[in-house]
Amino acid sequence: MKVTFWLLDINSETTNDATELWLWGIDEKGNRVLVVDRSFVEYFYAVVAEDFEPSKVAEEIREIHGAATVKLEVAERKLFGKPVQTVKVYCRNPAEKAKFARALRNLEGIKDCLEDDIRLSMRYLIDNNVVPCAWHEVDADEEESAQCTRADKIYAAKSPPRLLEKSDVPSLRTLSFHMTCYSREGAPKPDRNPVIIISTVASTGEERQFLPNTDNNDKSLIQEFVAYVQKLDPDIIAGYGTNTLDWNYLRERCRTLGIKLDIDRACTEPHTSVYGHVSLTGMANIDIADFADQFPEVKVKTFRNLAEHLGVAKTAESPVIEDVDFADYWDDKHKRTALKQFSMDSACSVKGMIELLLDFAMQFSSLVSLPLDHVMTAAVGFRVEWFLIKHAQKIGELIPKRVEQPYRPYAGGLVLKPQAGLHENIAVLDFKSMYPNIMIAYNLSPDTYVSPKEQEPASGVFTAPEVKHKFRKAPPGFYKEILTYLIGVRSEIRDKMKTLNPESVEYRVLDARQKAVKVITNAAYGYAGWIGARWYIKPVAEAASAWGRHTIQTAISMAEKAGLKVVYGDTDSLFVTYDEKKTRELEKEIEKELGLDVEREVYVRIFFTEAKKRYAGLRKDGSLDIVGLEVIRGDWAEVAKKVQEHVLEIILKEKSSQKAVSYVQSVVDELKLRKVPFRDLIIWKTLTKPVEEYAVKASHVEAAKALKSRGWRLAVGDKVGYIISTGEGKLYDRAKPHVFATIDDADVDYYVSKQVVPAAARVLEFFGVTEEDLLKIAARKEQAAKSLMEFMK
DNA sequence: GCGTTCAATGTACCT
DNA sequence: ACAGGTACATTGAACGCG
Repeated sequence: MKVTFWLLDINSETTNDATELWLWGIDEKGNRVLVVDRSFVEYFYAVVAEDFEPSKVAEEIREIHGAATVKLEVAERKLFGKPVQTVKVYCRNPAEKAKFARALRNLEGIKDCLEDDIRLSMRYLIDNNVVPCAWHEVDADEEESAQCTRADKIYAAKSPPRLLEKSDVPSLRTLSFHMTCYSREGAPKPDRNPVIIISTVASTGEERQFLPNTDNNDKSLIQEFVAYVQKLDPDIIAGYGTNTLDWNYLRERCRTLGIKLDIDRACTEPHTSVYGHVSLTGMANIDIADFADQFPEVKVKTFRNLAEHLGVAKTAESPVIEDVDFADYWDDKHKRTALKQFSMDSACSVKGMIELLLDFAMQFSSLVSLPLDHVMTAAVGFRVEWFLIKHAQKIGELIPKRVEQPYRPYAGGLVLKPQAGLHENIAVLDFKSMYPNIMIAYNLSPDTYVSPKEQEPASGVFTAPEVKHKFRKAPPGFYKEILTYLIGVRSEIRDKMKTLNPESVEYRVLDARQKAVKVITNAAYGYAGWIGARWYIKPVAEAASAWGRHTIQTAISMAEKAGLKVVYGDTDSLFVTYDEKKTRELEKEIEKELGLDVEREVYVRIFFTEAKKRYAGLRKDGSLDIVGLEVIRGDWAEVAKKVQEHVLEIILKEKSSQKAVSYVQSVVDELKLRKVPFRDLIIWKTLTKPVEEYAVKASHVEAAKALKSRGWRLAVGDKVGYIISTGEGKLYDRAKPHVFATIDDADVDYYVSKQVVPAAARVLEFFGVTEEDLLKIAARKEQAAKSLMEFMK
């Protein structure tokens, strides 16, 4: 019979002589189905050395390793664009594949073995064009479940499923959860500290809270949670930080308690898998923390900050309860309710976030073919790579191995020195998708590179400026094909979106898709220059940036010839004096001569410092565009950022440095009297390595040590918030974690002289106001106030 | 011994 | 675990002076 299903998850089960692919999905009636395909045979490629006859090599493999092979096929493939002869070796024992490939590498006539490092489930998806988060049709027979499987129906596939053109998403059951543990001895440890609350919210809105029945006995709590998950049978389980914390904790805790964390659809326990995601067989475990890097404007990526940014924080004004305070709240009868509420609110926020973010994850998953539970956990480089692998397979390009490479930097984009000061009426011309378009225009690709040793192909070559790397003109390389496809698809999607109601489900799904497409398109250049890339060929990235520099330089000449003054530029943008007619002509010329679309934005007024990458522009609608300055940096105290922002506003809108100076003074006065919110004094910095590994002492590291000694759990990548307190010694001696400090501890002189005044002076020094001026004025006022006080006495 | 100078360290940003 | 280009604060050792 024909079964139509939407693919949610895939896993493989291998024994010594059998391979099963388990495809978990949802059919059109809403049944949760498992389709088992037993037809797949694992294989790898043996690349035949030059001057060897592939059929002879195959014959030899058969003679020596006949028992280990199911069959052997001679096949022509490409490797970095060059034709190679291979023997495709199908393995009898899937578990021995890598070992078998290693043995064959030593065989005479075999240069290398490839693709033995591709995981079975991915291999299956790629080879059969089976796509996660997409609909398929399969010819299959229903069968009885032999093992523990929580599926409404189980089928045995007669052949691999076929992808269907059907873009809707079935209705999914989602469970969002939040877990709280109890510890009086620092960070909770699963071998000794219990779970005290698990709050869950289902997509139906059903809320549940699991609590210990007698104090601090969590065995029944977890058992009830497990039973509930089994009963609800969700397709998606979402939480925050769950890949790194919650699942491991639960798993370990269950081991300690002697119970089974039996919640997935194959009656197995959660297990950590590739890219550090935790896999729940048959369902998709999603960690909202993996989405955080999409929101660079959220500087301190706590669960609460992200929820607030997305507008889904349950009760915006209720206090955040820190992990270390959980025990106190739990033990205090009056505060326990607040803790329970906090936990439930958190679960609700998770639900709110997953509702906003799931579309994007599903579109990403289907675009690059990584299963839904891995795709957001995998770094961008790997998402790009899987997309490439999928295409490579289609064109017979072998998937190279990742090889360790020494890091060799190369020249990147060109940045012009800005004309410091205020400018009126400036147009910014941006070359749209410059790197992807350059890669398309000059056919830059790992498989089109012509090394100096090689003969030039008949098609002729494009030679990159400065670096002189050569790329064949034809036929198109696989980057060109992919990028052309991606750019085309994105514009198709955007055209279609224009015909839809922005509130509609379809619009939302398409918007998620075009975002995913954009990410892959923009990351292709970076991927090409990444030493960890399977298809790393430095000249590809180096040529792209060389052509980029050439492009912007050409555009500068054009602008100058047209009588437009260039005041700044960075990589793919030019800031020119705006003249409606001349600018339009320049844009046309760039589009015609350089083949790049130009996007224009006009600033009424713009301010440049002497430094590159730091400026602020005033748009027509009155809004400010602040770039690179302290205002948008996460490692400056809010008090300084607010002052600088307001100074910029006064300068850009009113051009009054006098007014700006008196504003700065007023804040300095308030700061000296500690009349500013305490949180505006907190400085946040990321721990980029374990605290022991720092070569020099630093404030945030000292603050981190203090936190750790008081039970805080801190990992690399976490942000530490501290203030500079009064007292003796270096700054790092006076850094206090913000949670241990009050405004009375703050060294206001530090905040005046090292935060507020420098941030303000960064702008005001172009108007003749120095740091000393700002400090002096403040000091003089202070002196005057003191004198007055004396007098009053 | 003490203040100054400057390279090294560290973080976060821009395109 | 996508790239290079850039600004800036702080530390800490080297340096210069007396």
